[in-house]
Amino acid sequence: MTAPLHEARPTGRGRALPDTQQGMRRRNLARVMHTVSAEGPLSRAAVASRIGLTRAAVSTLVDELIRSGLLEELGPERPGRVGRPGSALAVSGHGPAGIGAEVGVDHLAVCAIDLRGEVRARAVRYGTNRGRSPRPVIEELTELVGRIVTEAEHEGLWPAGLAVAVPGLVARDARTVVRAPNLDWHDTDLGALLPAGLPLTVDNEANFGALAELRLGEGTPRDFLHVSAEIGIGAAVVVDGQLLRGTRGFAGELGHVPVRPDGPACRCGGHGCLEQYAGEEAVLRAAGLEPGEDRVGLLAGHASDGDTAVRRALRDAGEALGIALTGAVNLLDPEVVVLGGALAGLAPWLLPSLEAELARRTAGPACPVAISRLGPEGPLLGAAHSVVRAVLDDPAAVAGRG
Amino acid sequence: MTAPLHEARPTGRGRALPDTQQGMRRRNLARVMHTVSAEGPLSRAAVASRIGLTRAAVSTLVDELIRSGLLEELGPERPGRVGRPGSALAVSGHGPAGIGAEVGVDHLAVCAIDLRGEVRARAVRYGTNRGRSPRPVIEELTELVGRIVTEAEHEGLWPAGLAVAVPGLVARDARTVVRAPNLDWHDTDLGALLPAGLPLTVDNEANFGALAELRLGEGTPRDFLHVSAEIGIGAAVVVDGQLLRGTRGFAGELGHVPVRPDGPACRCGGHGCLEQYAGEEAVLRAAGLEPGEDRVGLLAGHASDGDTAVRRALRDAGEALGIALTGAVNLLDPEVVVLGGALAGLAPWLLPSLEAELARRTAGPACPVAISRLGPEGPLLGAAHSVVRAVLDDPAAVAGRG
DNA sequence: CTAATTTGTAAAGCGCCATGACGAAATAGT
DNA sequence: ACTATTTCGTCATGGCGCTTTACAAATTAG
Repeated sequence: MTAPLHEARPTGRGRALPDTQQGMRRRNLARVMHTVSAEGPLSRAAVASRIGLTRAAVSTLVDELIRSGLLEELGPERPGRVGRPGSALAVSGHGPAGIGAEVGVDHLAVCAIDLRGEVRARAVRYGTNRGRSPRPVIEELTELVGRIVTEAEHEGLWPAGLAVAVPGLVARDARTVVRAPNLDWHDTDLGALLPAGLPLTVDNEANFGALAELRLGEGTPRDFLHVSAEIGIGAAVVVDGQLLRGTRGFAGELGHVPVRPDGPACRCGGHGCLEQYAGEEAVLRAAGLEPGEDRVGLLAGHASDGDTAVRRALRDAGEALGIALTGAVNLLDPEVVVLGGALAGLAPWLLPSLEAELARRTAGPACPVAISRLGPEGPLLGAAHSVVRAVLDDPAAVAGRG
Repeated sequence: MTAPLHEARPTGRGRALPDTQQGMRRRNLARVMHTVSAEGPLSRAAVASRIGLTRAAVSTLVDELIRSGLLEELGPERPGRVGRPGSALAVSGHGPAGIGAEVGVDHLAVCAIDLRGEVRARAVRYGTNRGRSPRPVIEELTELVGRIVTEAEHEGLWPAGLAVAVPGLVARDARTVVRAPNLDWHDTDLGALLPAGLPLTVDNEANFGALAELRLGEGTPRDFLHVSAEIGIGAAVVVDGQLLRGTRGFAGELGHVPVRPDGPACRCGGHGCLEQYAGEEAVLRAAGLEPGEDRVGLLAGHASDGDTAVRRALRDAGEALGIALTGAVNLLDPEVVVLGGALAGLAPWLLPSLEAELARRTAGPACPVAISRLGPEGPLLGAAHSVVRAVLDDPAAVAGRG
C-alpha cells in the first residue's frame, strides 16, 4: 500500500505557514494550484474531490487565483458523461514566469518558462568561463537575463524570480558560492552581483538537475537518487519529493564514497574514492586522452568508434559507480537511480557494468537505473522550475505582484 | 541559519489532516501538546508565543486538552519576573499510556510509559525464543502485555496503543513480520495473534531504537544515523525527525554496503559487505570465539581482559564500520552518527579505529560519533514512545477514548 | 420530453482564531 | 505603604473561511 503518487501536495521546504485561518487559505490556494498543475485541465468539482474541500470552497479559491492571473478558464469540457459538464481550469500561460540561469564552465544560459512548464524564451552564450573572475561573468549573465526578461514580458509574462545554477558548492543562504573548482570561484556572493529586482536562488546544478527530473522525468518518483558528473561526481538525494541537503548542506557527495578503501589517494584525504575511478580526470587518464574542450563528446566519440582503451575505461568507471551505488541503494532504498549530466551521454558504455555490479550485489530485485532524458538541459530547466514551484507552493505570496 | 531545533512541531508521518477548520484545530491541539511535552512546564502565554497563536486561542486549546486528560495544570509558577505569574502546564501523568513490547532473541519485555516518558510499569521474561514458533511466543507476550496494562490502569493510566519491536524485517502494513532470521519467523501476521483491543504497530527494533534516540538522546538531532547490530547490522536513517523507510521499506541496510568489493562472498550475493567484517558471526570468528548465549558480554569481557585476538577483531570491525559510514556520511551529511544496540557495549574497542577511518577519509571536520546511552533498552522504550508520539501528533483522535 | 445526474454559484450557518478590554497578580519606584 | 507598570488568563466581539443547503444550468438516459 504505497502512498498515492498522483496526490498533488505542496512541496516547498517551508511548511512554515502558521496554522491560522490565513495560513489555511494560503495552503488551500497552493493545493489547488498543485492539483491543476499536476493533473492537467480540471473542473472545479474535480479539484474539490481531489483535495477534499467542497465545490463552493474551491469556487472561491479558483476565483481568487483567476483574478491573480495564475489560473485560466478554458471553457466547458467536452461532455463525455452524464450531468452538466464542468469548466476546465488550467494554470495560466500568461502569468508569472520562472527565470532559470546556468553558469557552466563552457557557456552561459538563461531561459524563461511559464507556469505550465513551457519554455517561452531562451538564450545561450558559448565561451569558456574557466578562470574568469566572477564579476564580468555575472555581468554577462545579467545582460542575458535582462534580454530574456523583456522577451518574456513581450509574451505577456511577468518574471516571478530568478534561479541560478552553478557548478559548485553553494551555502545554505542560496546566494553565496562557497567554491566552484572548475571556475576557480571562492566565497562569491552572487546576490551582490546580480540585479536586485527579482527574488534570487542560487544552487548547485546537480540539485537543480534533480528538481527537473522530479517534475519532468517519467513517472516522477518521489524517492530517487540523481547522479550527475560535471565537476566531480555529485548525487542529489530526493526523499519524499524533497531534496536532502544535510546538516551542513554537504549531502550527496557520492564522489567521495570509498569504493576500494586501499585505492589511490584522493584530494579529499581519503583513498579509493569513487572519483578516483569514475571522475572525469580519472576516466580521461585511464582512456589515454588529453583533457580538452568537449570531454564528454570526446569520450563518447572514441567509444562509439570502438576504441578499446576508452571502452575499458568507461566500463571500469561503470563498475566503480555500481559499487558506490550499491551502498547508496542499500542505505536509501530509492525507487530509481537516475543518471544525469555527463553520465547520461556516456550511459551506453557505463550502464552494462554498472547494472551488473548493482544486480550482483543486491539480494532480490535490483534498483532500476534510468537515464535522464533531459541530459545537459536539466540544471537550466530545473532552475526555472524551482521558481515555478515556489509560485505553486504559495500563490498568495506572488499574487500581488505582477 | 539552521532551522530552530527547539521549535516543537508535529512529527507524525501522516500530515494527512485536511486543510479545513477542523484539521486546523487538530493540528493546533497537536502543536500545543508537542510544545508542552518538549519544553517542560509552560504557561499558556509561553505556549502562545512559541506556536504563534494568541493567548486566547491557546486558552481554549488548553481547556480542551485538560478536559481530555492530556494536560495538567500544575498551579502558579514561581514569579521570577515582573507581571502576573503564569499557570504552569504539563503533560498529564494520569492520561494515556504507551505500551511498548519487545520480542528479543533471548527475552520478552513489555513496558508502559506515560505521556511524560516516565516508565510506569515493566516486565521482562528471559529465555531463548530462537526457533520457537510465533504462536506460543506471542501468547506469552500477550500475557505480559495484559499484566502491564492492568498495572498501568492501577496507576490511573489508560493504554492508548501497543507497539511491538521485533528483530527482523516488517512489512509496511506495520503488522506482518516478513522475516526474522534469528527467530526463524517468516511472513507472520502478529496482528492476528495479539489482542485486538489496542491500536497496534509492529516495527523493526532498530527503527524503534532510533526513535528512542530521537526523543531521549542528548541534543535530539533531527538528522542522524542510528547504527545498531543485533541481527546483522542495520541503520536507521532519520531525516528531519522522520524515519526514512525507503520505497520497499528496505532502507538502512548498512550491513550490505560494500566495504571491500573483492572481499569474501556474502549471503546477500555481494562481496565484502560490511557484515563480513563487522557482523556478529564474522567478529566472533575473527576473535576465535564460539557463538554462545551472551555474545556481546563475551566479546566485551575478553576485550577488557586484554585478549589481543579479540581486540584486533574489534579494531578491524571498527575500521570496516568506519569505511562504510564514510560512504553514508558523504551521502547524507548527518548531524551525528549514533552507535546503539550491541555496538554501544563494544564501543570502547570499536571507536578508535572507526573514528580514525572516518576522520581520515573526510575532508573538513568529520561527522561526530556518539554512543547511545540507552543501549539495549532503546527498542523497548522507542516502541512505547512511538505510541506517545502518536498521541501527541493527534490528541483529538484519542481524546474520546479513555 | 421527462427524469436523473452533475456542475457551479449563492445565502445562511458554524467553527476558529484575532482583537480589544478587563480583572488578577506580581514587581518597581516613590 | 501605595501607586504605576507589566504580564497573565479570560471574556465578548468580530472577521474570515469552510460547510451546508438550495437552486439554476447543462448534459445524458429512457
